[in-house]
Amino acid sequence: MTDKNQRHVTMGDVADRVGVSRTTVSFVLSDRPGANIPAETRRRVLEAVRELGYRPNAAAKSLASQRTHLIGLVTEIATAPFAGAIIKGAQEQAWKDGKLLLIVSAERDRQVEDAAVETMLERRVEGILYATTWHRAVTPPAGAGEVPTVLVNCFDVEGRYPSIVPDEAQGGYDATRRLIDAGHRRIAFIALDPEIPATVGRREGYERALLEAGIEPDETLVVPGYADAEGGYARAHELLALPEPPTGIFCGNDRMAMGAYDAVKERGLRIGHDVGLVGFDNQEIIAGYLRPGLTTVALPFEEMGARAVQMLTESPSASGAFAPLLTHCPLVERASA
Amino acid sequence: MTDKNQRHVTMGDVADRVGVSRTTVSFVLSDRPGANIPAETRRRVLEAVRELGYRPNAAAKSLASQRTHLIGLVTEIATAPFAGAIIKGAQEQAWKDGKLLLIVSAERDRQVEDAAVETMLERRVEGILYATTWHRAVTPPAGAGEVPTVLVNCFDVEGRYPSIVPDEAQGGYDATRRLIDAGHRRIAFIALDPEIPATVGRREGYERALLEAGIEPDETLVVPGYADAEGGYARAHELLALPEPPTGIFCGNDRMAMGAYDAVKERGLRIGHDVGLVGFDNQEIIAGYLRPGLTTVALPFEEMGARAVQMLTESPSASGAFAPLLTHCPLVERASA
DNA sequence: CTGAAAGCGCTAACAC
DNA sequence: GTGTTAGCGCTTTCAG
Repeated sequence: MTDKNQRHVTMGDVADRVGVSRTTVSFVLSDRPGANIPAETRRRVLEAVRELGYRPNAAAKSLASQRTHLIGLVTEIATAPFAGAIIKGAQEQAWKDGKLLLIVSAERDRQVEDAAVETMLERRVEGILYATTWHRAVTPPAGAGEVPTVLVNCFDVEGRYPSIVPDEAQGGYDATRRLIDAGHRRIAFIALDPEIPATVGRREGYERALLEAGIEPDETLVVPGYADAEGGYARAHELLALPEPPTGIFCGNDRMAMGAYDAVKERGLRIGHDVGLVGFDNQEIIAGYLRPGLTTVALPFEEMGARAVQMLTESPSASGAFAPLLTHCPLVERASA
Repeated sequence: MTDKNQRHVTMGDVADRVGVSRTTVSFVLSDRPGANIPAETRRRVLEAVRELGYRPNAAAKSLASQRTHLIGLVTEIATAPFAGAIIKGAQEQAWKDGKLLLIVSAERDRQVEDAAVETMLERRVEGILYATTWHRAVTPPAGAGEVPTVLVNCFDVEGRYPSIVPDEAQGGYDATRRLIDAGHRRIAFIALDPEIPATVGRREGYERALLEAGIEPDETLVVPGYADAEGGYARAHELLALPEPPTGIFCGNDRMAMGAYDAVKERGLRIGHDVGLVGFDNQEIIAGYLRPGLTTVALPFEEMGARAVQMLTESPSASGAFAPLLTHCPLVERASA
């Protein structure tokens, strides 16, 4: 329809059309404070803009103003049922702030990550978000740090970068607390890999909740499992076969809980009645569709993504090292506990 | 560490350092064909670049060269277990082509979509991808079309834009075929909303497979269900209660299949033996963790994302209207059929 | 083989 | 109030 490959309309064209200078056009378009443009001139400029279909050129603007309003996001999208949520949160916050997100997925490939950051720096991004799919320690790509950088769902062991992560301990506490409130006293914890922050934190919360309720933690009720349905199934069966079996089970994640459901059902027990089950992650597709619905703890991906964008422009840096900012993990109550 | 807020090193700085002109620097950095730069000069330039930590300014480059190597992606990320895959496919292909993806999620909000496209055009993107979470007809945002645009997982009713969608019919055919090959003759289809392209296509494939195998389609075996686990559960129960129940069930999606599992199990039948089950979507988290594993058809999101990026630079446009490009939906065999 | 010079489209002092 | 002017950092013809 319209001129596709014809040269773009420039600010000068608009100025000519109205019979004013480019400065004037620039001023009305950027609503420059302290530029008293008569209403009539302003109107005519805007009109010309519309008629001519003028569209500012961001590159020219960036070059002249030295501002790009671009934020780079480096992440591992592949393995991610979750990454989408981080992107969404970050994107929406950025959009609100009038910024745009430049995204590149570097699947844990240091080469690609470095190249990605390099490219972003050439693009003069005003900040970089480095996000991971699961909570862990990382060493951010070279080049990050030349602009404000925030780590999302991960942290730098040396604390050189601000970072935002889920409050695993609080989540573990709330999950366990839920079981306690439902009347359970023997509560098991089917853990993930004992090394990772998620496990450490969740277990810490689990034990604190127990202690607070006057329940002595029982080592035999804390078992590590392979982080999927099979793992949850196997561990749950073992736990339920114990001489003094638990009546409440806190599963390291929803996938394990999914397996635990099968185990509980196979033993003829009713979930939510005979045995209470709580998961972690709130993977809608599991938690929401399991029958009965799985009570679980949600990972605040969207919120972390959004907050991270805000952090980019906040407090440039505290003096020493950065402690990860903990984000609340809300308990999502359904019917399993 | 390094100069953070100091002015950036420019090409001129590099030129001065080496004692050549900016042109020369530009030529060696862009490997300009037909610019016979002596190896020694070239080496010295590269060295100076490294020493000075020179980083080209993309905005300046874009302004001068009138190329941005930017591709815009407008999508609805929220509702998406899938969107991530499209982004990933598109991102990786773009990266390979030396392009960057500008992403904005517009949750089916026309206002936001239009604004997003507008912003992208200001950014002078060289192409726009408009992707949806589920296969459907759309009317692309205003402004798209001013640059090459490709619709992903959706299509324009009027065929004004090239688009790429899943080959639903082929998927439905393969799914049904799988059941037939497993020896089933009475095969039911629990459909999604009968209006949507997914249902229409999958059903078409289902019937074609039946016919080809000499099986007369039986209307009573085709039932619409609410597209979630509850829906699948309910419909499966009804089907299995029929005087002449099906032994094979093709479920409109994996969530429904998930519900069907429960129904089949409750009737004391064994999945994969007494009754064959096939889903659609290949949602890893369901299909892979259900026990036994669910045989299903995968939606080629990554491939569509990647192909779409390629399409952007291909055949500018055929003459008349565009027919959606069908993408193969691979059957993923597990144990349920 | 390399340099001078003219833009690319816009911003922002500084004048008028 | 509005115009002049000098860049922003790079590409690219055109000379030499």
